[in-house]
Amino acid sequence: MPKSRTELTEAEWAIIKAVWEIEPCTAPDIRQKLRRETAWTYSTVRTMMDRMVVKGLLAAEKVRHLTIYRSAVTREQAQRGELFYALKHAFNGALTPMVQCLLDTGNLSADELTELESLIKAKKKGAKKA
Amino acid sequence: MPKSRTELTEAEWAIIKAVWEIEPCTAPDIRQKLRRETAWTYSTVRTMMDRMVVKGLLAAEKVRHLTIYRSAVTREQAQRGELFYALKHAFNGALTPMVQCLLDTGNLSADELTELESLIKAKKKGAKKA
DNA sequence: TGACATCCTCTACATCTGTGGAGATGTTAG
DNA sequence: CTAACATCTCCACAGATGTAGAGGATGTCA
Repeated sequence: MPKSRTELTEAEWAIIKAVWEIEPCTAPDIRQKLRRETAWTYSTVRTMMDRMVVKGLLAAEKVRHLTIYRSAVTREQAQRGELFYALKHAFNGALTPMVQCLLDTGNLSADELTELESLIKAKKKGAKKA
Repeated sequence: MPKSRTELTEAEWAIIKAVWEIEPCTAPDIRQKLRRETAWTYSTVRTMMDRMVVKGLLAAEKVRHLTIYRSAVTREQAQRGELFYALKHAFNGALTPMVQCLLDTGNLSADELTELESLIKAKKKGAKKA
């Protein structure tokens, strides 16, 4: 069901990742959480979060005078969105070349490669049944 | 060596793909090439391409009064850039989960899965030697 | 109840992105 | 040379994104 036509900017990624970790939360909470990475002011964080609510990335709820935020998309949905964007535009939708690029690029250890093999094997089995 | 800190917008992807196919080329050439997909006017195409020159995505050269464009990044560089963006932000740099997401998401045929397996095997061999 | 600390609302502004009109200029067929 | 055409240059504008200040509302602790 996840409809997820979701592509996030760098700033949005930073925020939604923080939200996933500590939700439900307020804007000041997020600001605090990101203190090490960014020097955003309250206003900045707040503006971003409100815009993300409009986009459907976050959900906001008012409790007394506090605004409580929650994520409105799962990490998986967001990941898929980002991946699809790259897949569609950079690789014209072709998965194999994309994986190939990953393999060529990343410095994968033998262990990781083995892990990937298992993933594929598992997938093959699953595909047969389903 | 390709330094490629390259992320392209949808429109930029459309243009650079056309350029890769027919370069060297002019803005009207690209406009023509994209006629089916977009209804961009000359001005639109031209503005985009000039901005892409500033960004280092394209190179422009003036021949008499004609402006000839060429790509300034390879398809591979651009692909890597896009992939890295997703990898870094959506997957915190972890390759394995990213591939897993691809597998879970895409409707891969058994053939494709087998192909991926070969890729990984090849990579393993290469890694050992290199 | 007053002094602070918090958090909120509203507004602003620069930059980037998508889109393109107006009008000048070079090019070429008669 | 001149009309017709292809291209170019310059400028504009709306919407998205990144960033934040000013000043008001609310809670808190002596």
